Amino acid sequence: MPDSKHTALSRRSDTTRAAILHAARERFAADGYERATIRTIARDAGIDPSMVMRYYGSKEGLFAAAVAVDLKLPDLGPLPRDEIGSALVTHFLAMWEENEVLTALLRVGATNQAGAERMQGIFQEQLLPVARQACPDPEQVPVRAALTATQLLGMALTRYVLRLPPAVALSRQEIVAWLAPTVQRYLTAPNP
Amino acid sequence: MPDSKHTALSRRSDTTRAAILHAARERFAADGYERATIRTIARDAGIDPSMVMRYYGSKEGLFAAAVAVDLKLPDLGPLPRDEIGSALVTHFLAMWEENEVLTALLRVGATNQAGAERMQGIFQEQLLPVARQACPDPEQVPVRAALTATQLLGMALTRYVLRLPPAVALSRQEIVAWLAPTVQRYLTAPNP
DNA sequence: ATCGTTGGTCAACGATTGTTGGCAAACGGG
DNA sequence: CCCGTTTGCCAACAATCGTTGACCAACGAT
Repeated sequence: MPDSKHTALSRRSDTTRAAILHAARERFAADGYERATIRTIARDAGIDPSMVMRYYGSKEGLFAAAVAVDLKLPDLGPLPRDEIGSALVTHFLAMWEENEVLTALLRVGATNQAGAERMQGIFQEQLLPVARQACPDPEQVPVRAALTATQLLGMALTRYVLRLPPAVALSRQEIVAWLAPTVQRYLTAPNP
Repeated sequence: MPDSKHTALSRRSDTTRAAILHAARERFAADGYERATIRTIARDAGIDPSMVMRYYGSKEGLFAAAVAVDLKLPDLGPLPRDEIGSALVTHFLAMWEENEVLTALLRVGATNQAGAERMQGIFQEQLLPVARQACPDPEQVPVRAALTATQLLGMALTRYVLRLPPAVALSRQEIVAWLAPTVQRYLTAPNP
């Protein structure tokens, strides 16, 4: 019988599974999808490449499991209307720097079709609802959210992927001070 | 003697060289560096893979030759101070859509170290001088130029690489209307 | 007509990749 | 203690990659 008393409890392999996911996120973030090989990920995790296949089926399956992203976007309801730009930029910076998953996803999204579609999904399911709270005209929510995405992803691209020196040198507070008015305008300002 | 009378004139192979470059740009733009193989590029160009090696030495050499980018940024001198944002965004959109080189470079820059360094070079040698014309304080030129790059590259990323539907649906005029004030502020506004 | 130069094909190399199946050891409930 | 299950390693497969060298055909000046 497959399920005895500890059905949902820690099996011995959960440690390995987690190690694989951790190594996979690091490699995908550093090298992108194609150059991150199952062999190097397995070596980082200290196990055999075949284990990766057993636990995640294929390289695509591993990637899908490694970049399950939850942006944990805040509820904009209780916030003053003119602070949502600053709140969003601050939150995005924190999310991006505490966690290499987002960099991995961005790198892969730029090269891989599946990665790009996953980013489209995150945009639609996580950023759109938040934009709906901030944007008065429901008709314009997708456009406003997309404009916000251009600025936030553009900063992530230049700072964490391309690593343009002046973008890397900026402090978090400086970035918020510069980008918050932009995001604020994209979400709440009347049509230009 | 290698050079007879037609030293700088059209050799027969120049057609092939150009065909290879054209196919390479298409493939690098569509697939990124790793998935664009020399074999498929050669097939697109209608010749043998070994010719690519003969003419460009290696895959890296081919890439270097394929993405020699000149942004042809306009001289901002004769322009009214408050129109440089609009002028830059308009020019960037035109450059990006007339030519797949930029998309290729962005895709590769997101995955490949050499590609990222090439983008840093373009930023430094082509965008910085223009920002120097628009920005009053010389000390702040790199920061202002980097901020501009985040917005312009962010739009390119979401529209031409990730292809977020709302970003694709925008017309050029709408993009200029939304982004021009942002770029204008990044380049000319006082510190926030 | 001849012969070096150029433009091009073909077949193969060594390396690396994702992926698979077989087998050994450790575990754990009966 | 015993036996099925889990966890893991090893070796190998087939495919694909960048790259190379041998070989052939067409050209062009002498």
